[in-house]
Amino acid sequence: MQDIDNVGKTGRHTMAFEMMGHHAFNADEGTDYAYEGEVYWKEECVAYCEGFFERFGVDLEELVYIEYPWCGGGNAGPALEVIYRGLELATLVFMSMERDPDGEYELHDGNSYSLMDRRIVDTGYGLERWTWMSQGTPTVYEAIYPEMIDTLTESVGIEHTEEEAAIVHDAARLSGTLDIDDVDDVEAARAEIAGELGVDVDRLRALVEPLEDIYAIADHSRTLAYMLGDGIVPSNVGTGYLARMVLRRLKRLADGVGVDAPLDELVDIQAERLGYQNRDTVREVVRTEVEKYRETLARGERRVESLAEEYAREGVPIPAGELVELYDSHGIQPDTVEEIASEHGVDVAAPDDFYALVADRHEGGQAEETVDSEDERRFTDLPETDRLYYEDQSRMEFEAMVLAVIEREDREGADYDVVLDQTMFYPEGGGQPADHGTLSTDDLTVDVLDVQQVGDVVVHRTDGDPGTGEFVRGTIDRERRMRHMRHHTATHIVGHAARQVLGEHIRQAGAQKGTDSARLDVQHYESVTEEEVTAIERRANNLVMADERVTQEWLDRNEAEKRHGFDIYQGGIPEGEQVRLIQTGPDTQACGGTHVSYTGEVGTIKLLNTERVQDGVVRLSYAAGEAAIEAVQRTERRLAATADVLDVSPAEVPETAERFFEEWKARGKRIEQLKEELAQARASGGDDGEEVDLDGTSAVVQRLDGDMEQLRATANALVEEGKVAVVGSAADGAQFVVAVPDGVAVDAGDVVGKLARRVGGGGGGPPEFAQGGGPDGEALEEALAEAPEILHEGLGD
RNA sequence: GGGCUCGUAGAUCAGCGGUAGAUCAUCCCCCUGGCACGGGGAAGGCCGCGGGUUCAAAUCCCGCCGAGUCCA
Repeated sequence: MQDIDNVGKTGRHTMAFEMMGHHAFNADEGTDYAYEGEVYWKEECVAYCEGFFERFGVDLEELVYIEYPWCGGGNAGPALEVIYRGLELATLVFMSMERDPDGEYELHDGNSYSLMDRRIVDTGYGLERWTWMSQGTPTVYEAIYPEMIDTLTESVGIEHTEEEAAIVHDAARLSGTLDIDDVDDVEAARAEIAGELGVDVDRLRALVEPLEDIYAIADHSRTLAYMLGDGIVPSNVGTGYLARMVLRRLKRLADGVGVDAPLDELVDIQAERLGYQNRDTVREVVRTEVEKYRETLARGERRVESLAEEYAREGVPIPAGELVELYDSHGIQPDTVEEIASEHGVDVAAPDDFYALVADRHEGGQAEETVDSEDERRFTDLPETDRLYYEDQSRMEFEAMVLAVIEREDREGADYDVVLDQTMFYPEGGGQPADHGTLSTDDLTVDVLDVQQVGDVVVHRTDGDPGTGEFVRGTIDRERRMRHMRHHTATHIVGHAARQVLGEHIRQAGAQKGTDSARLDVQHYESVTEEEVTAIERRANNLVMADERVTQEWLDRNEAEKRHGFDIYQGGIPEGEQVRLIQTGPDTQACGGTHVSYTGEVGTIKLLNTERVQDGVVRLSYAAGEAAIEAVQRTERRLAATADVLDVSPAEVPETAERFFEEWKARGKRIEQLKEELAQARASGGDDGEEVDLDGTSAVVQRLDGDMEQLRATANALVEEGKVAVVGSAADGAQFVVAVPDGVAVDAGDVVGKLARRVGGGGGGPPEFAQGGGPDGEALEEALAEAPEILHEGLGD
């Protein structure tokens, strides 16, 4: 991905590539590996490699080998880069060492390694480059998707004379050997090529640049086809984010050179070429994303425009800080800002280290992870616990021997870790909570409060010590376990139903099965509609009613993948050579959880809620079996309670609620009006208000016990009459409003402040209108009595 | 997984502790033979939801919900 800027320019960089390779496993004699002896090693490998090249008609004299020490993934060894005419065509890695803290060889990655008794040859070839080399086209792009390039050049309307075509061809050939790291290098390289061809640099640029963009467009399209075809959903996190970035870059490039075909068509050309079956979904995803991008841009444009106008008024350039903010929070590229700003005649202070400034905003906040390996060590000496819950998932009782009991002081309630030789208790894992239950000897019974898996050992956390060496009878809390099993099987069913309704791209992004409900996060590119929820619920329950068998089967990993594909790993990729496959009717998944035997046992599935947990991920919450019944009953009770309050039947609740809400709003408005009228009546009637003369202006000090709104209205009405208003209320503590007409030299904020202090509060506001108050309602009269004096003081200043 | 931004009238947004606003759209009136424009007016707001701070919260703080964006 770091070469993304090179795509299209050098003629050889592609964003996605297909890696070919072959391996040989050599094992020293006397080891007990399946393979023993040497298959082939360095010399033979190079010989095979050259034979391979020869078949392509390569002049072996032009092959260059560069040997270097390689390390990665915990292994190391010598490696050869095979280069033909400046192009790296293959890498041959010879792994002979493994990471070992006590190893005698220290390599350049800072780790120590020691020799292994296996030696592995691992070769790799980029398919695209071989295709290119064998085709002899000017660039790799014309070799791997020629019709796409043709479509694009035609769409953009590029036509070359023979002479021009020759220049482009030669330039492409030369640039293929370049490794360009930044923009300066591109220009330097271009000058070099122009010199070599005897062509003016500007002319070369004019000829080549549109083509470079076309190559990039074709390649970005292909990358997107790979990503979306493989089921990646654009999002603001993870690989989904990469997909979004590629798409937006593609959109900018396509608009830049004026490709008239819509993006989903470009991606579809590549998706078809790559043989994807889910092309309709891919197109839909692209269209949705393009629309989102368009909205983001429109939003950004408005934002930049108002910003540009603001800085235009001040006559200063837009500062770098604003640029960083625009990019980081709103996704607006600096060049977009410059473009819009220049239309408003504003400069932009674009810093050279722009992306460094962005990075600065992201530093820190790195969450550190504390690994508690102490637990692990405590149990490593114990033998693997035999897991009975896989043998018969419906059995809830078993007998076992206590192998070890470790007292814990750091946990409240669960004071002992008990390890048995075998157990029926399911430890927390795969999104399924731990079983609860009891362990009993003849003398005592202890509660199992939690069960965890530590390495190969199942640890039961209990509130008592059953005694090491004792035989115990274990009893699982049946109700709890059954709920988990129903929810677990329901999860497979809902996932399958969601796939049928929403599309083949649906992948599990996480799941949690609880006692009262369960949830499944799936990757999806838009919110799930109500209709889709209904459809998923119906399909899920159809599968429940079909009462299909739920079977488990242990299969060799390779065999399982061959038979069912990689989609079995919805819940993550398990360890070990054997995988446990759970077949739920038409759905097959690798899963370590406990399940019911027939889908009918799930009882019923009720979808409770859907939410967008993040962009590109939708969370489905649901309940199964008795939990589903309980959930429905809860909802019904709420509806019944609501209907009861409204005094109507449940069926009438929606329209009644709407009517009430409308009426409530209308009444609020009417009250507002009446208050206004009341205030005016009071002000003009002058009831119980004390009128004070203030150097020719009259001021009214009045008490009326109402809310703030009434005070304001009354004060405003008095000001209309040209009077200074001081209005007080003791309805809720003590509150004041002071309003002053234009041209009267009284500071309302000041007056309110002084009044409010007398009731133990504060207040303030602009000079012509202020409000305030305090908790001491008793002191209101006293404060109002002092108002005339305060007003005079104010005038005196 | 982490950071940042935004939720205010039907739409786009301003206000960022002290009386909820602008523009467009809507409706009415005026201008004109009619339309575009122009002029005048009206209607339209749980200021996303819930807590907290404060005399006072659209505004500050916390939580939730929703939208967006950048980085790994």
